[in-house]
Amino acid sequence: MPEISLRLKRMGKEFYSRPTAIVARELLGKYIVRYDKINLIGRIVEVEAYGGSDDPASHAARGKTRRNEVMFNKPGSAYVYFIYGNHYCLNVVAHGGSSPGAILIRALEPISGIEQMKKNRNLDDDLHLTSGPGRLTKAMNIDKVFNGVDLIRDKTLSIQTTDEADVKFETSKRIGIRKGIDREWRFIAMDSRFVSRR
DNA sequence: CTTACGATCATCT
DNA sequence: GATGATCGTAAGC
Repeated sequence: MPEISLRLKRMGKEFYSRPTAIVARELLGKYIVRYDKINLIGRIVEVEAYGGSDDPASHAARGKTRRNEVMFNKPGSAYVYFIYGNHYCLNVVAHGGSSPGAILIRALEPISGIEQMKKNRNLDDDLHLTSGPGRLTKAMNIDKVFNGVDLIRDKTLSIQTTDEADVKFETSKRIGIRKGIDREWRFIAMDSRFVSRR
């Protein structure tokens, strides 16, 4: 099986310590690296930004609770929550100041460890392997244990870059929410076949 | 191709 | 007690 070799290096705290929407757009084209016996790697092709008290769609809209507290903590932390009785969603905490913020990772292009990801999903289909927030966490074996993990230092979960040029992107309204539906805070890599639908 | 719905539970009201 | 940053399946067109 061919595996692409990449020169990867981790994003540091400066990357995450900026306004949430800026970090969201720059996450496109970066790589999620999940070490679980072997490296499972996916290239980020779709994200959504969620803000603080000014963003009614955000879990943080009504202040800090036990569930959303990591959104208020260090930029560069993972925020993982369980939804619809079935799925985990992976977010990256990123904000410039005291206001909370997080970025939902909605879709990846599978890059490495694809056979293991297929086993994790019990699915033999590259296109739909990691094309959705619940799908990619299952493919990468990410669950609530990762809530609060420091992506800048953790051995088993990180975000890395190859210093390639910025990815061309388009924006749209966010998916699957009922409030705050006006703002265009979904960022999609142009021409990617691996984005989620709707 | 599209739409509809049930699963299933942590969190919040 | 209701809801939800979803998904897979089934049924309809």
